[in-house]
Amino acid sequence: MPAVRDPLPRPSGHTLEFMQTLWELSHALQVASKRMARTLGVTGPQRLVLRVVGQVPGIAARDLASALGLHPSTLTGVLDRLEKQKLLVRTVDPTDRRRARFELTAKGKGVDAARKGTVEAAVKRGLARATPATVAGTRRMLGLLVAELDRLD
Amino acid sequence: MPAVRDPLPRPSGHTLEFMQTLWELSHALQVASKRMARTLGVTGPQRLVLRVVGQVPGIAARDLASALGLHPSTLTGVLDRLEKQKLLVRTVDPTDRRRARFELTAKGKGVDAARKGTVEAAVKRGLARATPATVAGTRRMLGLLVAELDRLD
DNA sequence: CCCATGTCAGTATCACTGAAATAA
DNA sequence: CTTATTTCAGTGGTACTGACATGG
Repeated sequence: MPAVRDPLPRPSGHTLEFMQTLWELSHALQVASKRMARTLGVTGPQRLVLRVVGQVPGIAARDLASALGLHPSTLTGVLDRLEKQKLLVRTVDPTDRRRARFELTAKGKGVDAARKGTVEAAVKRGLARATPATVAGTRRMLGLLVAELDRLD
Repeated sequence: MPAVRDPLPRPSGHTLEFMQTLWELSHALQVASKRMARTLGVTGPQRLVLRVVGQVPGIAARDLASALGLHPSTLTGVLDRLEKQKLLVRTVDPTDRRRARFELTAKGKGVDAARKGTVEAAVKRGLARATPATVAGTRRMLGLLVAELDRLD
């Protein structure tokens, strides 16, 4: 039997509705990230790392973590997976041998340069469908939310 | 030595900057979610489930999954953890014994009603710092992004 | 037999905490 | 000795895929 589907509830309440939009977005990002992992071979966070390393070759792990707002130990795992795939190489800074520096391989540059089927491409399409003022307003709003979330009394 | 910190790179490029804001938001949500888990005992997605069950007592797993956009097998784990904590109870629908229906316990209602230290409270503060027009514009923009992410050619 | 609901096993990524190794 | 950088072990949550049990 086609099953009597109960009507889908929309949560009521101004903030709660916004919350749901936020979790939807977060979820959509993760799902898109997984899909990209199957097609391109890297997840969203992994590709963001490649993009930053591409712009700042030789960047140290610590600075990468700061730039992305990640805990250094979280980054270790991400870098491991990228290294294992030979997308980037690690070198030791000769002037400070604690520091690990990273550069893209030719293969990594290929992924960095990819534009089709990426999360970024989808975001670009979305941004193109709004006015510059809306985009700017959204960025400010999201910045505000990040600031409040980081406080979280 | 205080370490010569390399200057922090800001990625250049319109879309890439926006991407970073998006991942920052997603990351902030996850971190806030973990923090809430320590203080309130539930993560963000878990609490969202409690909120929806609170508004629609007796909702079936399938409808819950649709409402939250989650895969049923993902929901299984979330519901397990909530049940194990005695925040909700499961009953079998007598007219269709495949269906599992859920209701809040007294303890679950307590968490549903909590307003301090929640992700929602932080979002509420953020929203209060912007104009209604900005909030509305942001919601539309995020909806657009979710739609494009779900396509992801 | 077919379809729907839901669980289960297995896998992968992320995101820590806390401790340790190494170097400055 | 203190501090900084990075890794490592261990833990837990999300999010599947694919297979399966059960019921309509």
